[in-house]
This record gives sequence, C-alpha cells and structure tokens, in this order.
Amino acid sequence: MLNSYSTADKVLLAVDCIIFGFDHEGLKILLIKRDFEPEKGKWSLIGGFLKKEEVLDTAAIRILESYTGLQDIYMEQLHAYSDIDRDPVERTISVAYYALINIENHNAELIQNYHAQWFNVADAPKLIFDHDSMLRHAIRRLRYRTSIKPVGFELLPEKFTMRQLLELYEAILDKELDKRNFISKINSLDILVKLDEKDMQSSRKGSYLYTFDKEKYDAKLLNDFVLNL
Amino acid sequence: MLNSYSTADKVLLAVDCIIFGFDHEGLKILLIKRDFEPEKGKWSLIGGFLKKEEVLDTAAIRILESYTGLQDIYMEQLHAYSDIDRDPVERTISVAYYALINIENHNAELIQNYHAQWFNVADAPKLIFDHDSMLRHAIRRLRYRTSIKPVGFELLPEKFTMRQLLELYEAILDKELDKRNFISKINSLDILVKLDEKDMQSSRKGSYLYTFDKEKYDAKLLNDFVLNL
DNA sequence: TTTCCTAAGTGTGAAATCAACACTAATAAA
DNA sequence: TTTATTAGTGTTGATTTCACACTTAGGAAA
Repeated sequence: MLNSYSTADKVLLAVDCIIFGFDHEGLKILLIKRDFEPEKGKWSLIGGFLKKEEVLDTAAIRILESYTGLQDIYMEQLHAYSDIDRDPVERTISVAYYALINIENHNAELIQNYHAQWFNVADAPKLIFDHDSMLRHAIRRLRYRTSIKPVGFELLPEKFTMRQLLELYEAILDKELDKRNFISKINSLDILVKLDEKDMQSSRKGSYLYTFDKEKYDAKLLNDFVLNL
Repeated sequence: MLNSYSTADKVLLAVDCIIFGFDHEGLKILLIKRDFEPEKGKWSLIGGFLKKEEVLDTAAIRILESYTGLQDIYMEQLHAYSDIDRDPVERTISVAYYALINIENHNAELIQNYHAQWFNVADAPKLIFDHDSMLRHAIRRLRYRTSIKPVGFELLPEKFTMRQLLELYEAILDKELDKRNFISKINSLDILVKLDEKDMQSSRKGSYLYTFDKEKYDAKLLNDFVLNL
C-alpha cells in the first residue's frame, strides 16, 4: 500500500550549515574539524541531526550554536541532498542551510574553542561527504541572491564605509566593480543613511560611515528589486 | 551525544509534486482527490513517501507516475517543509518538487483514471495540509525561473507558434506582454528555429511554426542568461 | 470573384540605464 | 611644508528598454 504511514520508511534527517563570513580579507567559510567517526579529523560543514519535534529552521540554528557558539543566526534553506551513499554510515538525507555573518561581530575565541575555523572560500580544504558540492551550490546561490536583494546587513558592522560595502560585493561576486558606478547604484536604492561620522582608520582623509535604513530596506525587499552590478 | 547516528530520530520523508501545465486556457495545476485518510476526498498535491534506498529526485518521478501515469517528468526541487503539525497523522517532513508539462502531450484519460485533475491556477480549490503554501511558493519560483531561463520546451508541443509562446509567458507571469517586444527579445536569444511550415488553425493567414534549437538552448543554459520580459 | 474579416507580421524613436573613464580634496605623516 | 594616501565626485556615449499602429495574407461569406 503506497500511502500507508505505518509501512513507510523512516530516515535520518541531517542539517548542514554553510556559514559565510566577511572581513577585510574577503569572503570566508566556517568549517569544523570533525571530532567523531567517520572521517574524524577531516574538515566538514557544521551539521547535525534533526530532532523529531523540531522544525528544520530551528534545527539549523540549534546545530550551528552547538558547534560554534554562534547564536540566533538567520539562515536560509538551500537544498535537500539525498544521494544514497552520501553518508557512509547510514542512509541520511541532509537539508543544507546557508547564512552570511559578520566575522568581527562574533567571538573568534569562542568559535575556536569549538574547533571551528574560518577559511577563505577560494582555498577551503576538501570536505567530507558531499559537502564540497553543497558549498559550491551555496556560493552560486549567494551570488544570485546578491543580484536580487542587497546583502550587507548581516555581513557588515552596523556602521560601515562605502569601501567596505564595495569590497563585500566584490568578494561575493568575485569580480572588480567600478567605485563610482557602484556608489550611485547603491544610492539609487535609497536604503542607506549617510552619517555625519567618519571612519579615520582607513585613510588620512577619513571616510563617511553609513548604516542601513531598516525600514526602507524592508519595504523594498518585498518586491525583489534587481541590482545589476 | 549530539552526533550519534544510533540515537538520532528518524522521520517520515514525503515528496509532494507541483505539476504545472499549460494549454490554450492558461496555466494549470494538477491535483488529486485523496483516496485515503486523513482528509480523504479533499484535493491535494500529488505526494508519497520516500523509500529508504531512493534518491529524492527519483522518488518524485516514481510518485508522480504512480498517481497520474505521467512518466519520466523532469522536476526541480523546490523546498523542504517541516512544520511540526503539517501532517496530523505523524511527524512528516516533505520535500516539494515542481515541473512544467504540456497538457496536450499527456493522456488526459489516463490522468483521469487516477482521479487527478487539472485546475486553473487562479481557481484551484483549497488544498490539504500546507499544500496551498507549497503551491504559492512554486508559482513564485516558476515566475522567477522564467526570468532566468526560458521555459517552453516542457510546456509546448514540439512545433509551436510565437503566439503560443507568448501566451505561455503571459500565463506564467500573469501579465500582458507586448507582442513585438516579446518576439524581438526571444529572437535575440537565438534559440528558436523558424520552420517553413505554418499553423493554419489559428487564423486565415496562418502563422509560422517554430521549434527550440536544443543545442543552442543547452549551450546558453549554462550561464543563466537573463530574460527581462 | 469580390469583399470582408481576422490574426500575423513587422520597425522606429524616445527614454532609461549601463559602462567607461580621471581628476581634486582632505588630512596625517614625514 | 611637502608628500603620500585614500575619499569623493559627473559626464558622455553606448546600449537596452519600452511604447506604439499599420499593412498583409488568405479563408469565409456574399
């Protein structure tokens, strides 16, 4: 009987988290060294099993915290991976989630205590199972998403300079952008507020700081505006 | 222990299929009347349970065939749904898939034998569980996808007129498109072949038939070209 | 056979957007 | 005071998008 709940197979359901971070060096990915078998000692995405009475979104948040100490990170669902032998121990389907976070906002020490570590996306080590393919997939999605909705909220400090925003986009898209064109496109979206304050770290002259205007940003988000960079 | 395979919960994993079809009346959705409890007799997406030794993509194809007789339909994964009580009988996570098919290419009688039925997307009945939300989500995805890659292969007969293609896009996007602009944009993609044949059904004058140039289409598909309609 | 009716087919110009491009200004350090 | 460094700022030509309307072909009807 096709539809019988009682005879249907049950499977393990895992959640894997693809955490992107950004700092002055570029776009990074957070990995952990597995401390259990199989593949103990190898690098891996942050993952764990879904609990029976738990929603996937929540599981992703819980699992991420349990392995890195990172709290309340908003993640988006990427894809469900179900190759038969993707996990050699037991048949496991994995739902991957991804997020973008500001590396500097999060306690580096804490993350280290958990044996998690940031890698430049470009030179991440080989990962276990099908995690490399998840990562590739997530990068593609991130680039695409960047062209539909502005990112930045999650990746930059509350106050940031135009240069930081530019570099963030360059890191995500992996290409150089024209400074003037970039600034005018961003300004035309009308989601940033220019502050009176300057950041004096970056140069003698100092550069103005901006913040996101959360209200305007949210209002615009509803209709997936396109940002052609 | 967080990582123990042996103590992790196992859950039922379902697959639900959102099958869009197109004919002269517009965009439709294929639904079945459930013939088992719970919600017996209500309209529902086509769904079933994943088998233990089965990949999700394959399960989607199998389940669709088992309920409709439709064979080898290519579907894309949409999203995994995991609300705790989404299925009142037992904790079930569902991975939704969607596809676009040409209604006329598929045996209407066969579909009926299985108690499946086409509905205009605009006036589909209320569906069980969270299927309404899956459907809304799928429509959004379909519209978005339309702007990145041309659809049509799956939805139109092998030979079709420009008007049919136009109407397909209008149905998916739910807006009117300018005939001349549409034609020149489609032509600029250079993926259609104009045949010497005319379709005489539609008018006295008759309109030229086209086919997709599969090779050119595939070549272009690789780099997600944007089609701004 | 002529007239009529219907949908097919076809091009242009104005407006908006995109992409390329380089110099001046401010300030701290030397 | 000079120097060195990054911030900040507009224009132009090219391209793309959008709005828009008349002619043509051919079957149907008279």
